[in-house]
Amino acid sequence: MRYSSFFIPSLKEDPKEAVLKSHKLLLRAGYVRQLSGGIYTYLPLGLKSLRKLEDIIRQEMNSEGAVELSMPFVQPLDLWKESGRDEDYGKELLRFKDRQDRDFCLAPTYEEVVTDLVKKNVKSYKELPLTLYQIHLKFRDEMRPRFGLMRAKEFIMKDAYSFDADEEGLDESYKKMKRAYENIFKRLGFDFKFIKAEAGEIGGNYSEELMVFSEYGEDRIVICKDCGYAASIDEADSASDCHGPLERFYAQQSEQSCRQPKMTKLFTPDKKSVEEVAEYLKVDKACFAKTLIYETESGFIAAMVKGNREINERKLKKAAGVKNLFLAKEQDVERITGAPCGFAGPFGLNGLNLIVIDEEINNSEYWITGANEKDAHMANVKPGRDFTPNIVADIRSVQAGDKCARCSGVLTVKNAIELGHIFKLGEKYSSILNAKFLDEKGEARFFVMGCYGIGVGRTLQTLIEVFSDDNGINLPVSVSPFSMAVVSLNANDEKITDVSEKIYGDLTAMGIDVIYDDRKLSAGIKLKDIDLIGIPFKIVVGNRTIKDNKYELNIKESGITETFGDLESLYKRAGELLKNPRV
RNA sequence: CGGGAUGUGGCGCAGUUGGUAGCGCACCUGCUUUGGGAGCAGGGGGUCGCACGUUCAAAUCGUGUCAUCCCGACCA
Repeated sequence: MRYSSFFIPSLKEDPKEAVLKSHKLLLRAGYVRQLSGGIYTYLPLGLKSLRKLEDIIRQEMNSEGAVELSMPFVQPLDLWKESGRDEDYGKELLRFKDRQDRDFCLAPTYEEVVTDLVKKNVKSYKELPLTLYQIHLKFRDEMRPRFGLMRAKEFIMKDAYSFDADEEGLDESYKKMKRAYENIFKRLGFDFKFIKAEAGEIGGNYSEELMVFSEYGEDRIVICKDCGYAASIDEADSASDCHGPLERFYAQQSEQSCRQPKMTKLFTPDKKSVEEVAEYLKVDKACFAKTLIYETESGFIAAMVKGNREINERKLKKAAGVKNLFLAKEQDVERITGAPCGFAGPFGLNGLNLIVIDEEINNSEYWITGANEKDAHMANVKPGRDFTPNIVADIRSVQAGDKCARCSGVLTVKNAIELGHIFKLGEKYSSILNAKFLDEKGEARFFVMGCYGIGVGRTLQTLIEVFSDDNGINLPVSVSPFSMAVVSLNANDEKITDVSEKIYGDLTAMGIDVIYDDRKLSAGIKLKDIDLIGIPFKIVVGNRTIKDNKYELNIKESGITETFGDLESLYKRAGELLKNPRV
């Protein structure tokens, strides 16, 4: 492909709307353009890369026996009413009417359509198992699309759906898909891990998320290197500290009164945050139990964790059995505690429904808390004696350095991006939509289903996030838009042009997908552009080539330039690099 | 949907106490250049997001609205 006849609107400067490195590069390198919030055009370069990524996914899906099809992006709302997800999806489901005034929606996912399809066309257990997949658009009217393709409203997904006669069959189909995912992400060169997603979903569903580790991931993952435990920060637990520092201190005292210390008020003028009070009293933050007042749909609740910890609001929601949760407004806190913000403690609270404490708080006897009084804190506060917790649960966020609850290894916390999600659905959709087949005994049974997604656009952007540097995109050859670039440094020079044309023609004849920069621009611009758009190998033809009769092949990943005395050895090397790319 | 920020030529930005818009890059023409975002000369392009208002006069002040981005809530 000649650069001059292709379409690569590259940008010299960072676009102001992008904040993520990969988002900036997608725009700068001319891979995508935003049309509207969360809605993107794939430009020719981005599309080429996307197609190569899709092909890798296809190969691995096909080799596990999945069959590709394509379902409609526009779907009748009736089907969604039938499954009940019309309401579940709420505003994320974009609805509209056709000219007949019938209701339609843009597909946010395809369980309904695929279940309906199989229901109408698969009648016997002999046709099972069956796994269908597609790679195409989904639309979710996200509240806040962001970070380019990472969270878009319209996005490309690979989604697969397995149909089996029973649970054992489902397990087998699920295993195959998991294996396909492992192969796909290994081929892409990612550092990834499957983690169990939220357990105890309706109907005993089981699902795992495929997480790729990246500094800029939106999700946080807790990992134990020793036993391999991995879970999302909202699910992960850690071994709880059995004793607080104060308790250890008092246990060492000989006086009985010291071992059973009473609540004692401390004067803490203007010291509100745990940091401030800890510094003022010269004690460790771990001696504190902080009390936070939350507002929920069923009234106000108090939650307590150790002073050196953060509350995990998802865990708290689950523990308290509420759906909505947010920190109470200042005036509510003052009304409930009778003190300004920063001095809340767990006793004498007005109009409070519930006190939820972290299990670590319950594990120890003596805490420093707020006194519910301006400029005062309370020491030696004992759960059960000085206040009554209603619920004791794990409501703290795991922190790096915590001990693993399983093997007592040290936990680390890493950022990650969710690129895939595999799910055992069971009979959830087949039963709702009454999708049945006949088993060996001639009895009608519901299909046992699984579903398996990969965010394809998001994967492309993650590849760029991981494989790029300051000079531009550094994609592996398996997904780079072109395999090789030929750059003519002076398109006005006849000799240089002749050599460039010849190399371009020869490589193309070898079946190599080459971009040939034949533009009549200055050398610097062309070299910068080629680096930016992410071509792994480039052959530079300039004066040096003509003068010294030396052909240069540059490998982008390593920065190494190899030189060759004749074209045959250049081509041989090019062929080798593409056959066994290190990248 | 709450909080914050920004909207001025294709891109990135400046524009003072209100006086009718400018810079860099890009673009077009010509010449010279061509191994890491070239030089000289000439040129085109903006009803300053939109609407209403204040004013003799609005990019500038006020109100509203829309769009984009960030934080939060949300996310098979």
